[in-house]
Amino acid sequence: MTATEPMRAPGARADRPAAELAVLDAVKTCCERWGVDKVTVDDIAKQAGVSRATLYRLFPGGKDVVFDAHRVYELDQFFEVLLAHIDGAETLEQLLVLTITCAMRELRADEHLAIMLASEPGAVVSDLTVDGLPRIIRVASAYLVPLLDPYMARPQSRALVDVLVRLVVSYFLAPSELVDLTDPDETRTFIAPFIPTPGIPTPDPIRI
Amino acid sequence: MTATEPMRAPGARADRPAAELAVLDAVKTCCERWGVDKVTVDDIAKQAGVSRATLYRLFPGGKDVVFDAHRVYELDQFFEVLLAHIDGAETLEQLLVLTITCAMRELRADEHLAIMLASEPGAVVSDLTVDGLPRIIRVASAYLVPLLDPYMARPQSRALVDVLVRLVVSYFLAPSELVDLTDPDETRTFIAPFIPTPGIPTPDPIRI
DNA sequence: GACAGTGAGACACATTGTGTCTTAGTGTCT
DNA sequence: AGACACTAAGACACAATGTGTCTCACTGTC
Repeated sequence: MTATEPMRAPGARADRPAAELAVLDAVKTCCERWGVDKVTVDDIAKQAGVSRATLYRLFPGGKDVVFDAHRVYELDQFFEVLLAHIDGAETLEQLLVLTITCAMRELRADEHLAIMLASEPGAVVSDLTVDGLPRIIRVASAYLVPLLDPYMARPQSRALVDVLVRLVVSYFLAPSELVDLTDPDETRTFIAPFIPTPGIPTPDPIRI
Repeated sequence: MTATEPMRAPGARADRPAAELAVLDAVKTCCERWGVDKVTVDDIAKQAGVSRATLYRLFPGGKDVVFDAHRVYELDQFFEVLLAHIDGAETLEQLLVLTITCAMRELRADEHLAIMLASEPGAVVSDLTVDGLPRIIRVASAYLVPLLDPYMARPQSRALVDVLVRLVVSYFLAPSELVDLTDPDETRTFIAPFIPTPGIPTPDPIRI
């Protein structure tokens, strides 16, 4: 599957068989109820109201594939909500602040991720760092980079999104007392160094 | 530390090895986190900070024995709280109303039981009806019957406690719109038929 | 009737959980 | 010091559960 259009924009629930959506939603429900480690394929199938055979037909490869698909699905939904919330933005700064604060709030509000993080170290934390982070960055870029087109060239916007996504994930996983990326004002201050100033030639935003 | 009074009714946490208490509490924690069906002996041992070997030494017989012990333990704690709350009762009616409303509220407030009921039919519901109910009645009688001594003879009090316990459990498992045994006034009205009136010879309270 | 999609369940295999052991390591008491 | 009770760790055989792949019978649609 995975329609090989590298840049098929939004629409997580669009044109997808109902059974597939049921399974994907069932994954979330089951994980919330039992925690990731305890969920079985049977649990998911039962919760989705689908036979195990059907589940394996929809997601050939089994558990791993289902969980992977689920993560992608969650990411898509996440960005759908995000895009809806940053509609009125008119400046680069405004766009970034809205994006970051909204993303941060969405993450904090999502019990799913919180529970996943709570269940067992090794399971999800590693998914969000070793395996998951590259995917998050990829998906986030696909969604967000085009939004920056009015403000800068592609190479710059790619680099900017890359840094900011990493920072948001980091501040979500390990909140700091120094910055609260839920707060628009703090966020504005925080991202100032990353915003290219008209006069000055754009500095490299990545600096460690 | 080991004051061995053999037949002391109440006191769930009294004179019991710390490791045993840790295990019993761990059962609750694990069940709340994963649901009864998903909990393993390893989970409990790990949560209790105890090796599996020790757990089997403390509770020979394994999982079933641990869960059984846990239920007794929970019941004991339950009645400890109950007794503390009905201290000032001076009439039979007052005593019964306080007992029932407090028990009902305790049950409703206990997430543990709620989660157990929620997890899978067959696991806990049957424990509360087929296996569990007789035990609950037995324990409840041991605690409550003596409190009725000032008001009636043992055969009567046994019968009264038996009916009322069954009713409380029933109204907890299947709440009715007609009676709310959380409310003192409704409860007073509800139990009126069961309270022996001085003039009239006590009618048999059990009538189906 | 051919057809695609489905649920039920049999199946071999892998993984995990269970209950019993043995071992070696604690600290305590005398 | 040595006897003692207690424990964590883990090996072990076995049971139970979960996984992934099948087949088969059933449904509705064209």
